[in-house]
Amino acid sequence: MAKKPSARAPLDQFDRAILRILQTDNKTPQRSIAESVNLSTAAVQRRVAALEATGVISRNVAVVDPDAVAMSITAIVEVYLRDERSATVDAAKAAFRKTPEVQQCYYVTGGTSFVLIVVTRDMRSYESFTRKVFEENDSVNNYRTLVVIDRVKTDTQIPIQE
Amino acid sequence: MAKKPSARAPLDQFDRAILRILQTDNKTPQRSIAESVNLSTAAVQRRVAALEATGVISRNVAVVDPDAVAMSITAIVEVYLRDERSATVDAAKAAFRKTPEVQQCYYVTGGTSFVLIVVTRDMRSYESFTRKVFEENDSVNNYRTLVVIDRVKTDTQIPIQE
DNA sequence: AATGAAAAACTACACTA
DNA sequence: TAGTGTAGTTTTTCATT
Repeated sequence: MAKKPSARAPLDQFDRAILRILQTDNKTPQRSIAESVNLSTAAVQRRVAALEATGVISRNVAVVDPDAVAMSITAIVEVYLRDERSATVDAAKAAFRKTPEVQQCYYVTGGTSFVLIVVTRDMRSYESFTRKVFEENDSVNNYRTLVVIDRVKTDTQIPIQE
Repeated sequence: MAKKPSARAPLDQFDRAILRILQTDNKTPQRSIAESVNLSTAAVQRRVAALEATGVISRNVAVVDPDAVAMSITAIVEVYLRDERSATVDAAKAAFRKTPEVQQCYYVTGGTSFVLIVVTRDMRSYESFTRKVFEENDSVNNYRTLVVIDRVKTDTQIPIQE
């Protein structure tokens, strides 16, 4: 839907207020957003469209409960690459990006190369995932798994200031 | 708003197909969902309502690009508690849950107690965050910060099988 | 599964800071 | 000129049969 790198329209108070609402529930009718922020529905409509067009809102999604679809293992994995040459790193990024079990992937400082959040059906499929993605991958030197006991907070919400 | 009365209606192929679509774009009209999965719009409508009512779809949200709202630091933090007594752990969970900079929080196995994903405006505000949340908190024994260089993948998408 | 009513999203245009 | 509000049009959602 929305994919536009940068059209820097600086966000004002109205935009921020709208974002705060949509981040919580993007099905909120424009009419009630308009009430909350004291604008007309048309103004809200235009602002939302602009926020989507410029990529401030990157996607509109339904959040699915992993348990409900029988994906009961969530793991956080620190991955250490064999080296940090850009070709090696880029190849790893591309691989992680297209692996469906990898829900999130961050490239980080501090010795660890990557932190992944991995979701699988059960422990057996987690094991076969590690074999496929780490052990059969030469550029992965080592990895450390932290199994999630409790998903305490998973809101992908950004604190929007002022 | 989504509840979670855990009414286990086992998901069939249609439900899964619908979820895959809504996880990508929850603004997709029911009419085009109906086309994709070969159901009537009414059937799609009923199924979506049921998925929301039973908490399989927990929320409907807009995803905001952190850079666009000038939140440029993302950090992954491993937190080690002083002890693992349930009172200590529960207090920490509650604290992290209500701290806005803590975007995600996982309670994990393997020595580390928690893994947090923290979003702040800049390094200075990250430092003041650590002071406030970790250093002035007796039950936090130690913590290790991994600063995110590249948010390679942040889809909060669950792989839905079959 | 199809129809129709209600609601929401979107568009056009005149107005204002 | 950029942005708003009013009002009218289209699309989507939802209830009824």
